[in-house]
Amino acid sequence: MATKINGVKGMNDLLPGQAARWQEMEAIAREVFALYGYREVRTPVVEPAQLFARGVGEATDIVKKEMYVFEDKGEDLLALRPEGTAGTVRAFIEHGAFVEGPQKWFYVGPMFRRERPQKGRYRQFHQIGCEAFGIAEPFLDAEQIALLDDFLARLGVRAELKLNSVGDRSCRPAYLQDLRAYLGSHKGELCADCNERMERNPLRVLDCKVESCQPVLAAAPRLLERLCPECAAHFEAVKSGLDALGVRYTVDTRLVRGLDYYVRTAYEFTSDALGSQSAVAGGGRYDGLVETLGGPPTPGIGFALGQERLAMILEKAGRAAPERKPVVFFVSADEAGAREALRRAAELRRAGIACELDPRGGKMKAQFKQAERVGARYALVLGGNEVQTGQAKLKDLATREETPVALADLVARVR
RNA sequence: GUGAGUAUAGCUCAAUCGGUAGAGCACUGGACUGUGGAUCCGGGGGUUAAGGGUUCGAGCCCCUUUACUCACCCCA
Repeated sequence: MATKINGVKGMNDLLPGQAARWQEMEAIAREVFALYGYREVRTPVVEPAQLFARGVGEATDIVKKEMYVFEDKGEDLLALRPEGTAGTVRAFIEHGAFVEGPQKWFYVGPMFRRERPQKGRYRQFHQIGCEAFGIAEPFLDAEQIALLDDFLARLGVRAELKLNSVGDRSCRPAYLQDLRAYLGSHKGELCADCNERMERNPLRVLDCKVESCQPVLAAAPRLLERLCPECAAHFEAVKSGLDALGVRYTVDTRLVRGLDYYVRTAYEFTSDALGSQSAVAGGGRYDGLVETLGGPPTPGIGFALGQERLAMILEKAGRAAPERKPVVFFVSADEAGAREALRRAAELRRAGIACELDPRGGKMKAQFKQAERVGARYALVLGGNEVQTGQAKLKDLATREETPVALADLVARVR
């Protein structure tokens, strides 16, 4: 045998047994999105690298160290998309969709980040996400969060909703300055990581889990208390919208989003069924992003949900993934029976009834085992006798009972 | 990028003090030649991740490499 070639690190195969779960996930997502008026958009997996530098943020980890970037035959600098929002916004602008008023779009597909893989984090991972453009009002935020909540509920997933506001251009900069100053004056009491984060991403410091940092962090200024009147009103309205929709949440003042473009509403659904990567979905508002990427000033809000993480939760909850099983499995006793099985299987399939047979023929025992393994409901033995008389016995594989059936009536009997 | 752990059959794992590489599951054949799941008996499967070292002798001890896993950073 030639040497074996393995798949790329952090990029996983989804075998047929698992794929059923993913199909279910996506089918329910499509249904729920439709209920809320979101329509599917499909954009390329590859985009100009520039798009993410400008959209996601030059200083973010995603752009700085996690992007797959390559030269396209010495010409353009391209990137495998690390997230879905930038490309969706690019398409929104490029096709002038903004002239038609507000748009609600969703997408499903693979994203790529070159990180060290661990539980719940992979180099190719899959997201279901949505973006709503052109509506700045807070009830949209509430409705979109409710959409995600509905979706998770339909799958029987219990996840905790954490909500926060990260302010906007008029209140966040001043707050960050104050926060930096405060943290700077307590340098000695904070861990090494915090001292690093202080400059790069001071909001992250608030999230530190190190015990010795806690006293300083507890007394740190809170963004929620420093929101400008507009942001504060927006946040209150989002909360009242969620209350009206019956969506339960907890306000988490430490909740931070990693991408530069977020303003105001930020939220996350977390589950303790996951490993250390506890967020199954996260989202927020990005009112300046369309403009940053060359479009007209357009408010926007969206979320992304990690399919691998959701699958992990479903699996842990022991929720069975529905798979379509054959209704009939044809067992052939001889050559004539095998030929008849081929014909009858075609007849059933034309009628929309799933069925299988074992083209290898062979011993009936082996064929029955095969029928059992693929989960067929009935087995039907065909041989010279049945072909001649047109009569056969339909065997219910669960009860092992056989009932006579005329081959001419087969479709009607198993439909 | 940093740290820790693991690596034996397709899968899950054993192998005593360093002394002849095993079991269960799965697959397959038979008991049962036109009727599956149970039971019993049999069969194929291995460079013990790779390379080197110590030793009379290494799956086991030492070194190097690789892969995987988990965690940090960060995120879905």
